Amino acid sequence: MKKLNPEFYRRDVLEVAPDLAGKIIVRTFDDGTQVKLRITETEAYRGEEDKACHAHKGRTKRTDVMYRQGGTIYVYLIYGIHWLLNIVTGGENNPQAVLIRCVENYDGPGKLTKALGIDKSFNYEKIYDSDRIHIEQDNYTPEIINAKRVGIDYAGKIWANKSWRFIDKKKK
DNA sequence: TCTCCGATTCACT
DNA sequence: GTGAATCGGAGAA
Repeated sequence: MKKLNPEFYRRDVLEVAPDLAGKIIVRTFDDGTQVKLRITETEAYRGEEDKACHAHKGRTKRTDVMYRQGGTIYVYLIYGIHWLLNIVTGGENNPQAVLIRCVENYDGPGKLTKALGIDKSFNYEKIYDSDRIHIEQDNYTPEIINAKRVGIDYAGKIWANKSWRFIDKKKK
């Protein structure tokens, strides 16, 4: 097991997203217990030109975190109910993020954040420099398949049809 | 200030 | 298959 370097996250989101599939999220709770879950599905959101990306309208209070250095955690509330976990990629002033869509045993982005106890207090946390959460890799090699992104029909055909969703076929 | 709406999930029909 | 739950951000006024 080894922790991923900050440099891992500073590449283009379309490289980081498929690379994150098959990696392991390690959540350390306050009482010291750890929960480890392998990532089985990710999605890429890339820059201001991507209409499905929250940053497509420019830098705002909400999207500021996506303009930060890769490896920063972006958590936000959707439908007033669920927290979604994202990891910022690329360098500064380059708004990209990977959505962690599924992990093993938890099929859905809202479910995995509930399982890991993630809420907005994780926003701006560094995934490579946090006591509460980090990502490890072992010798596992996933079998990645591509698919269209989900739940973003509002972004229009061009962006909704981008195959920027990465699934580990072995775990499905 | 006020209104609209979403990177979802779950309970019903 | 359909619709409700529920809240913070963004844009309009």
